[in-house]
Amino acid sequence: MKKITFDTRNCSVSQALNVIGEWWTLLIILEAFFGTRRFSDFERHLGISKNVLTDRLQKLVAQGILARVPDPGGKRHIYKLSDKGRELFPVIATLMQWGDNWIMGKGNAPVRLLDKKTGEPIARVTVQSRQGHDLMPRDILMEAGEGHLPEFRERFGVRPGKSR
Amino acid sequence: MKKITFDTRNCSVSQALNVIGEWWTLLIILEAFFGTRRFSDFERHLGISKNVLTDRLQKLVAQGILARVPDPGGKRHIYKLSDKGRELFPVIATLMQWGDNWIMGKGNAPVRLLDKKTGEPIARVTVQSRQGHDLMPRDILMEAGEGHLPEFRERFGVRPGKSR
DNA sequence: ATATTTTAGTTGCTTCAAGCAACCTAATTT
DNA sequence: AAATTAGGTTGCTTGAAGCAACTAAAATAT
Repeated sequence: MKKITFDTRNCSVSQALNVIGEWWTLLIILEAFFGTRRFSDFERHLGISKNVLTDRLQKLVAQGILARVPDPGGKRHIYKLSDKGRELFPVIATLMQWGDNWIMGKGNAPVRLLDKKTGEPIARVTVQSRQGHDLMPRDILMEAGEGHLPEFRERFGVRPGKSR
Repeated sequence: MKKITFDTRNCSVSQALNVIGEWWTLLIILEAFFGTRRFSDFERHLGISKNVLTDRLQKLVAQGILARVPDPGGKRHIYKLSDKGRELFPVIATLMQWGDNWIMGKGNAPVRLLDKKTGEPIARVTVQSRQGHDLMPRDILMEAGEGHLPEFRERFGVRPGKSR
């Protein structure tokens, strides 16, 4: 009866969610992007209980998303994003933009992301073709990839020809 | 002692996660992108228990992410993505790419997303400036937006000048 | 140098949510 | 008309989240 984990599913989204999909986890990562690095700051900014925060930080460190490193100039430790963690930025940005548009509503964004160089808001993050055209879900074909299991192949198929 | 929800936090990511951040919810949305529309198909493909599936589908319908509509040519209902739901595609795509790269590893993607028109894989989804340049987290400035609360302003500040 | 406060947790208790099985009614198929 | 499937609901059990109290070490104040 243990909570079902997604790590046995043959799907990258499941695997990703298995690691960052628990309650609080993505908010902790967001806080890390905001610059938070110390246990007590995560706690205060998020209003999360200590035991849950401890659990999530440990898991994130175990996954290599955060690194627990000695605080330079002190005997404590801080948590900082690794490359693996930093590459979650597009996930955070798309979530933020979706929340801005569909929940907060126009003109109510609490945080805006600006291009440091120009001071302008960043562009809307979109899924694009190699040629740089925006693609909607209907413009996209899902196909079983190299690492698929038979079950997936049945559902999606693989085109015989050049798929690369 | 009820599980803390994120809907009172002045943050779009929190608001988004409050709606789609529960265990199973994003996988249900992913399944919907795969084309699943019926209760029993969600159940079978995901291996989720009926009561949890019922709960999540109801919440997604209540939020306007899925619509429960009569099955054309039958007396049953199907669940289909609304515009609000379809606009979660960039979130799913970034999660999938992150999972491909950091968990499954190169060459092990179970599903690939192809441009229907050309048959080529889609581009890596990146955060870009208005001019179309890729931006890393360090290239981005976070600022309190129009809908910020005082607490946020303290943390991020608002530049006095032209921020639009 | 000592005392006080803060930090970064741990432990134990309680309640809510997830997993499971059994059941049920309406629709669909045989 | 009978059997099966779809789409749930209900009740029980276990696991995870919330809360408060406690603790050792580090940082700060005296």
